Amino acid sequence: MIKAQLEIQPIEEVQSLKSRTYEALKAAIGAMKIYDAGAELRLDERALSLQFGVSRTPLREALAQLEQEGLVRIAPRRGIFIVRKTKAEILEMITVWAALESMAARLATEVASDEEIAGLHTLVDTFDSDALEGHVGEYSDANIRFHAAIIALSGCKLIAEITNGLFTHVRGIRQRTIFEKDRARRSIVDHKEIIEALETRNGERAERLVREHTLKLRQHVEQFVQLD
Amino acid sequence: MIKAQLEIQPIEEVQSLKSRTYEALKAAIGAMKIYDAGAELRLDERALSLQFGVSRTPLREALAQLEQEGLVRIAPRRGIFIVRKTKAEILEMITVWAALESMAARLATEVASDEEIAGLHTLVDTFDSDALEGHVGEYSDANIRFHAAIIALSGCKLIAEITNGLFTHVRGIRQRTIFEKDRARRSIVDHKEIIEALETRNGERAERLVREHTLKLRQHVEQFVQLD
DNA sequence: TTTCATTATATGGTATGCCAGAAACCACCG
DNA sequence: CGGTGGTTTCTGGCATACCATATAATGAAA
Repeated sequence: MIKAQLEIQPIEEVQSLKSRTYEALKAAIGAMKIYDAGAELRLDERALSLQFGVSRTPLREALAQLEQEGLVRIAPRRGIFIVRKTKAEILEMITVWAALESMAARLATEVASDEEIAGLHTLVDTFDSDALEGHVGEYSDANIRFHAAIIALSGCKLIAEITNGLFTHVRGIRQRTIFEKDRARRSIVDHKEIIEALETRNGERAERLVREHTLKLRQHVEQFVQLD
Repeated sequence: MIKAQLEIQPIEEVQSLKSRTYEALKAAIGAMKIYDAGAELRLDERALSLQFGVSRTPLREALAQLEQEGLVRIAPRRGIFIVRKTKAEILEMITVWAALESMAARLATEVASDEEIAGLHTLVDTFDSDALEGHVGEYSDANIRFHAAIIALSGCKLIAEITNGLFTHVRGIRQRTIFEKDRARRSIVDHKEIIEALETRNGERAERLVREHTLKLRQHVEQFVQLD
């Protein structure tokens, strides 16, 4: 049957200024190197409203949402400040990540199809053996996609949502996380084990491997990353 | 040295109308039986601003935060609606809860003091044996406190925070969750086992027990609670 | 009587102006 | 020269007016 229907696509839903401002602010904060010494952490409502070309009202609503999300702190009549996460808070985020992703792995062994699990190989095998000499940056991206993929395979939207929120916060310090070659190599080994556990539908093992893998990162950050 | 200084106490920090409105709205929504058929799910900005005695601006900022939190949905020029969680979403929340609380139990075995762990007994032993005939309601409260206590013992503020957020959503359907006597009885047995695992610093076991305990609740809700 | 087009109204979206408190600045006094 | 008190300015909080659109109401034509 020939498909001759109109390709209906959702109407160009021009979002409200509030939500667009929210997105723009979030992106801007994410791109900002807020952990550099002397970074400007203060935001000015009126200046922002000029830069974005909107009035203060939608801007303030966007800021209220960002405050709820924990990205900024609004001090009455003092200023609006980008929140710098402490090292302890970062570690807690990684801990929560470990809990959620390990649960996701367990779920994945129950609900994901063989094909879906097999798809994980493409995110790991590319960096097989010792081909990651100068590709640590690329690997870092693939690494993130690997973990996101496991979470997607769990079918649990909420885990994906919370995890995304955490990632927003951690993104800022990723530049400080040195993914040295050796760590990357060991990481790949871990990933392969995880895939194997998923393929054999070994939920217990998959859960444990993912948890331990992420807790390794936690320990690494605790040991080597300096923030405050 | 005689202490003759002024007893300085922090000045009555009157919160902003925005945050007070936020709290009031959140409480009001929580108290509302939103899962009853025919419940009014629509909110009216102007009506609310009259009821609260504030203008629409702080009210809208509070609503923006509630939207971020997922409690309401703002449909442009259509209305503001309290979000009714689907059964699938509730199940996901319980799943996340299981992941987080089991991680909390594991952490608790590492960081909590013996005294803190011993304190859990008071939340369980009260309902020992078969003394919970007509006290299912009380037990339900103690049950919640027990789980909150474990999370507190983990020392992880973020787990507590996320868990609280989930609880806000689930509170609305708790009236529908029939904690029948038998379930309560088995629940108490589980709790005692969990305490024992914590006391013996058996992180693996504590984690598993908490996870399985919460997943039992998940299965119970999946099987017996009707929402849609 | 039914249907459709037009108009009215309701509701959220946005802009703007004023207010109050906090910080910065400055002058005066010791 | 240093500190204290007052004044100015800067900044977020709030109220209000107006706008745009979705929905309801209305009435005319079939």
